[in-house]
Amino acid sequence: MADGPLIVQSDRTVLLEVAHPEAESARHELAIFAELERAPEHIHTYRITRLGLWNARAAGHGADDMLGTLDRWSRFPVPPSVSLDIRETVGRYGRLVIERDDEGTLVLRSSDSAVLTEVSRNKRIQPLLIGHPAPDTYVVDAWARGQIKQELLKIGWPAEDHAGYTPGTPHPIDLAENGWHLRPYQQQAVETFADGGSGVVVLPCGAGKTLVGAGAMAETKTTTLILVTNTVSARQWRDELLRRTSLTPEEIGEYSGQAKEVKPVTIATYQILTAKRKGQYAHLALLDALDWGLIVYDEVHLLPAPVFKLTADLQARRRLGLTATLVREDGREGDVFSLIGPKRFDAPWKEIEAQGFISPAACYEVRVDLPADERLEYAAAADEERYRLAATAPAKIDVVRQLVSRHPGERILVIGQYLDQIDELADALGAPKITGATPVDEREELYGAFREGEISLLVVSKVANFSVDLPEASVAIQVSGSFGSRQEEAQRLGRLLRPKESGRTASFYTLIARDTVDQDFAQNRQRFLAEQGYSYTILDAEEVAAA
DNA sequence: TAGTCGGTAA
DNA sequence: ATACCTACCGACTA
Repeated sequence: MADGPLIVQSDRTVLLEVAHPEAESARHELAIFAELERAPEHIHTYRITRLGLWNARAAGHGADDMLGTLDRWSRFPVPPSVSLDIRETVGRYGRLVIERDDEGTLVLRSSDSAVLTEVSRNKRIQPLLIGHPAPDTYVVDAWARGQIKQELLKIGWPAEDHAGYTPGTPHPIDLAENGWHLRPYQQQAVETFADGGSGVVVLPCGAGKTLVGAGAMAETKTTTLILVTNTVSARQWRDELLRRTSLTPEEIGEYSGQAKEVKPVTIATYQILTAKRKGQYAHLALLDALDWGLIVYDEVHLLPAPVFKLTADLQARRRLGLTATLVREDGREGDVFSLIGPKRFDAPWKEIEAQGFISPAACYEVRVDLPADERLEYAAAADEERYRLAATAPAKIDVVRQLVSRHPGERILVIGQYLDQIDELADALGAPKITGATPVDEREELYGAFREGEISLLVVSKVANFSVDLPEASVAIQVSGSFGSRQEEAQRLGRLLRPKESGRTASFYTLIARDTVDQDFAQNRQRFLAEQGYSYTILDAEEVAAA
């Protein structure tokens, strides 16, 4: 396309012109294999990474599809080095296969003897290979199935795993038949997962990931271990499974700090797996307590590092990872790919929104000027003080008040990161607050009142990142956020995306002190949402005051 | 045996 | 680079 929205550069970055009429179509196709790196106003930068290409390949997209996307939307000819690179990288996936020979022994095979020789000589892989019975075959140590996949990925030769799964103990599980059905995209996610046997399903917050889990369980019909981030989430899983499947309370157990039940379907926290006593993992037995046929990893982007290690030993069990984003701030995306599996399904937020399953949202970045004295204090402050100063600027309080008055009759959350700031905000707005220090029963009471509409304004700390579901909220005002976590931003927006009865658009404001580090961090946080097709409208605090 | 509290890890 | 929240465990009380 002579005047297309994309510019493909030889350093594997792709520039997208946001205002171009075809930008959204191009973004949609590009996002299949490229990761958004920067998203300022006019030009968004994507990067073509190996992992992105392999995930796309595993999901069934070929090099021709991806090159077709670039050719179709690119303003200038795609640099030949990039085309070649994409072709080569995509071609690397699946050249090596892990499977079982006729006797059921775990083997690494390839028809490409050069590649096989190369990897077999690698000093981290060699110890995992314990035999070489045929020119195209190496025997892999039975315990090393996960480890060898990790090492192979690291040296750029990801193996496709066809070694199969242990069936697990059969257990009857069906979806409840009470006039309820999986949505089309959930059904599709379940089917592609079932075909692949293990891997990750990426769906936005509020799109019903739990039901994809339930669907996968109904498909495999075996004893299932579900790993979740916290106990509230464990209860939510339990309630949802009771409501949506044939499972009864007697069949579902909770294994956490509070309860140690092992039942055909067991829901455990990640933390209990990583808990140590006398230097030893104290609850490893859980992993073999039953012959699990399926392991579900909820919020797989939050999987703690030690659980990767344990998961390396669980490669014979079917694994389903659920997440709203594959992005990990610790950069262990490769381990998710190797040990849980490649991405099997993902649907952009905007698409699910278009189908009416999550509500539309408008995002605003409100830039607040610091008054002269604070500006001076900021300039003089040491680096480690600066973020806090900028993020907690008192000037933000007035802006919050104005924003609140723009949304009469709506349920509004004010979200902050510093307890002092939260105290000030609650005072200034005359609104109740919830922080980690708020006793659990008081929290329940306030959340309940918010849901019922007795309270329409609530000031919350990071507690709101976890464990609460406030579908009635249609406005969120973020006054300070942590140091650039993309997940956090996504999660906060997700709080607002549950469909409203009114069908109205949700509003997400993030307040930024102009010309400070606050602005830099915010940009990092917004990246993920921009990738999903949300754009931030930049407002000036004065415009807000005027409106 | 259940409930609460403080320390610790991540 | 932070500050904050959560979960787990062991000790204590009754």
